[in-house]
Amino acid sequence: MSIHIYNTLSRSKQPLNPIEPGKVKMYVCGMTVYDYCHLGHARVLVAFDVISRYLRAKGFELTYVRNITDIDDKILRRAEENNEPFEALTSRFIQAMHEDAERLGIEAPDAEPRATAHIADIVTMTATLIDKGYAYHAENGDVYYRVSRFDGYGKLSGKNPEELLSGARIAVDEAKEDPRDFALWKAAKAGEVSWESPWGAGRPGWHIECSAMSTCCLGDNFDIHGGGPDLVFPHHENEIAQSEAATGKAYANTWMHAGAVRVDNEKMSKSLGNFFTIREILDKYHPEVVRYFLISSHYRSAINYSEDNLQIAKQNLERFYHALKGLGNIAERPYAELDLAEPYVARFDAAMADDFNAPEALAVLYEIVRDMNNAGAAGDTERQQELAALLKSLAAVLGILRTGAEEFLQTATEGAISAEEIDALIADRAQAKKDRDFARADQIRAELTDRGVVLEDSREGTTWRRA
RNA sequence: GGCGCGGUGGCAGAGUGGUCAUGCAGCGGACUGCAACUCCGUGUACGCCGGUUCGAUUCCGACCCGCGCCUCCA
Repeated sequence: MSIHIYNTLSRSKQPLNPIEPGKVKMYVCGMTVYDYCHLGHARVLVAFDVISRYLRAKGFELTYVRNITDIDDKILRRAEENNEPFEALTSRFIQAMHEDAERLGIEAPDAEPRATAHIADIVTMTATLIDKGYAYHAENGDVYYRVSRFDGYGKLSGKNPEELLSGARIAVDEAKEDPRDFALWKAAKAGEVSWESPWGAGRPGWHIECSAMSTCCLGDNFDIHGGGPDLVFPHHENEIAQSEAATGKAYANTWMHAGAVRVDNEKMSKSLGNFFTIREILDKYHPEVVRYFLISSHYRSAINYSEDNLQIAKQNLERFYHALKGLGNIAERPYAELDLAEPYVARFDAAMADDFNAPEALAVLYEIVRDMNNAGAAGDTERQQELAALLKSLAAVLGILRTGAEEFLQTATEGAISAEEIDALIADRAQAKKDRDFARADQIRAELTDRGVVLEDSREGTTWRRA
């Protein structure tokens, strides 16, 4: 089953045909580091983490590059507000991002280039664009991209260059030849952070750093370029204009964009101020619950953030962990060793090969769970273990079920009753039950219920979990 | 205004031209001291109106509604 991917450029699903057979080169726009990651960032991180895990599981030699934009007007403004060097600000938020990503179980990309480490590449590309007539050094000292020179402008976002011209909202900047033109290089004012260039001291514009870094890390033409939904225009459109004009070659073959995260049916965004940071959500929910929430919808569709939906994600995930509880360490198998003729594997794989349809893949996992529970109930431990191994092996592609079942079910949130206290109360209750003092037993259970602990009795004794 | 996406059962969320999504919740039953967990059973779901078709939630067209991009944003 070949992998099909929805390409924003063609607005259709296309088979993945890597430029170099067996190898996939993927660039994803990462963060501009002037604040903590919010759920929208998490969505992109998780979506491309699942995509990269699946591509690797299928045997592709993947090179995954996710950049960090660490120089930008917003960064400078925030640093000034905080009265600190911009490097102090960016290094702090880079560290925070790495912590958030790690907690969400995001595998590190193969390269994580930073804009400030690629100033020379940016200057070189800008110079090339000027040489080729695609850019000009304006009177105010800035260098602008000449949009009218690039024929394919608008092909990614489906915009008509003429209409873009007439509908331009920005007041015409006197220095620009055309209101659609955008800055490649911004001249520094006195006292501003700057780097030397043929056009004087300055800093890169917003879009050029991704063209420079992607080309530098992956070559002029590579397989996949991804990012968040609001990057299609202008950021990605401008990247294409810059890169294709500079190299004379096709840039990324496939463009992938994640869907928006919404709150109350409105897009979660910095400008609307309705965003939730990853860390504040992680204070209330286990990281895997957040991850599950993000993969339980297709990566391209919009999702709505709400406490209810996170709660549902938690309950759904618990079904998996309940099934795995008490089975001990389950030996996972590498994806490549799984039997594609096995119906569960075949359906899971078909779902993932069809534009990474994780919700469909999850449905298969639930069917394995029922099968597994039935085997357990029938006393067929061997079958139960076998299915548990299959479940964990497939779940690994989605990056879930990475925690021990007991640990997941018993992880405490702040201020909760301790495991020791719970165990003591369970022992009291066991004695009460032995004495057939069910009133006392029920009273203890009610107390634990009040404190967020659910008891589960079985022949082997009583286990518990956090509600 | 231009371009684009979407409206599926109580909720979440896949998918398909004609017998099953899946999970949660609900209901009935088994199990249990009672529960929880688990299992079995259980739902006239596909925005509206036309068209194509033997048959459409699925294809086509119109309409209504919601959302996104067009400006910094993942």
